[in-house]
Amino acid sequence: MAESIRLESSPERRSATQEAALELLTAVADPVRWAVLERLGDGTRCVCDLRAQVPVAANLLSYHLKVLRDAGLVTTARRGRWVDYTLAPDAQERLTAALPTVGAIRVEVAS
Amino acid sequence: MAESIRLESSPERRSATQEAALELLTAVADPVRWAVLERLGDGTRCVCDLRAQVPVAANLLSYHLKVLRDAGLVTTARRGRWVDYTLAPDAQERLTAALPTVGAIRVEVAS
DNA sequence: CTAACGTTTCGATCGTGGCTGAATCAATCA
DNA sequence: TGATTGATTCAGCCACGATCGAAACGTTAG
Repeated sequence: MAESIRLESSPERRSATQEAALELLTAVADPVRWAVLERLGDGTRCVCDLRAQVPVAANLLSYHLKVLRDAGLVTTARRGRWVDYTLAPDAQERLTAALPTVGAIRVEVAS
Repeated sequence: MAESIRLESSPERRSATQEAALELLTAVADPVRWAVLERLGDGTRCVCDLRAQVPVAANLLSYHLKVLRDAGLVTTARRGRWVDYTLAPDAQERLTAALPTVGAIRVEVAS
């Protein structure tokens, strides 16, 4: 059992962040989800479109899309029979922020 | 057993990157390893020092350190009985580059 | 030399996340 | 209406990675 050895020996301010950061990183650290995000970087795509690029079963893709939804990295909108997936506007920002602060200050500049 | 449905239907130039990116991201997407990297962001630490911050068994910590080594995120140096771990100089750069290109161009500026 | 310490490696177990097949839902078309 | 398509949900299986106990290794201290 030992259900909560979650390495939070002392509740420092950063530990609160850790859990959320790991949800984001685990969401990205999967070949299917990584490919989906990469694809959505080009703009909104319906599931059928994503399926063409990411060759997995429909239900499996749906499973991975749910993980991305739960992580708040994508949003959905139904359009007729289809469901469009769009990258969350703050996806890039939240992902880079989820990386362990591993060195110098980061400055993000969007073109 | 369908051992290689690794979603590389067509060998595009990006697929080559994907594998390396996922190794980095899976390395970071773990509570122990995330905490270790965070700690190493402050500078070189010996294993015993890391153990104090990340409360896991010594052999388990060693296992996770090996994952980070294999990913090229950290380097080691023996100092007497102890082994010092140091963040790879390009760790930050490689990690941010491993994220799916999810939007605008990123410009990194180290302070 | 032996002993103790810090760290790594080995072998085996266990739990969780990814995968599958079938059922279900939501929307359009005949 | 029933049929078809796109997408999701459900239940169960299975492989892989995280974890554990014990042993082995390298180094320093007695």
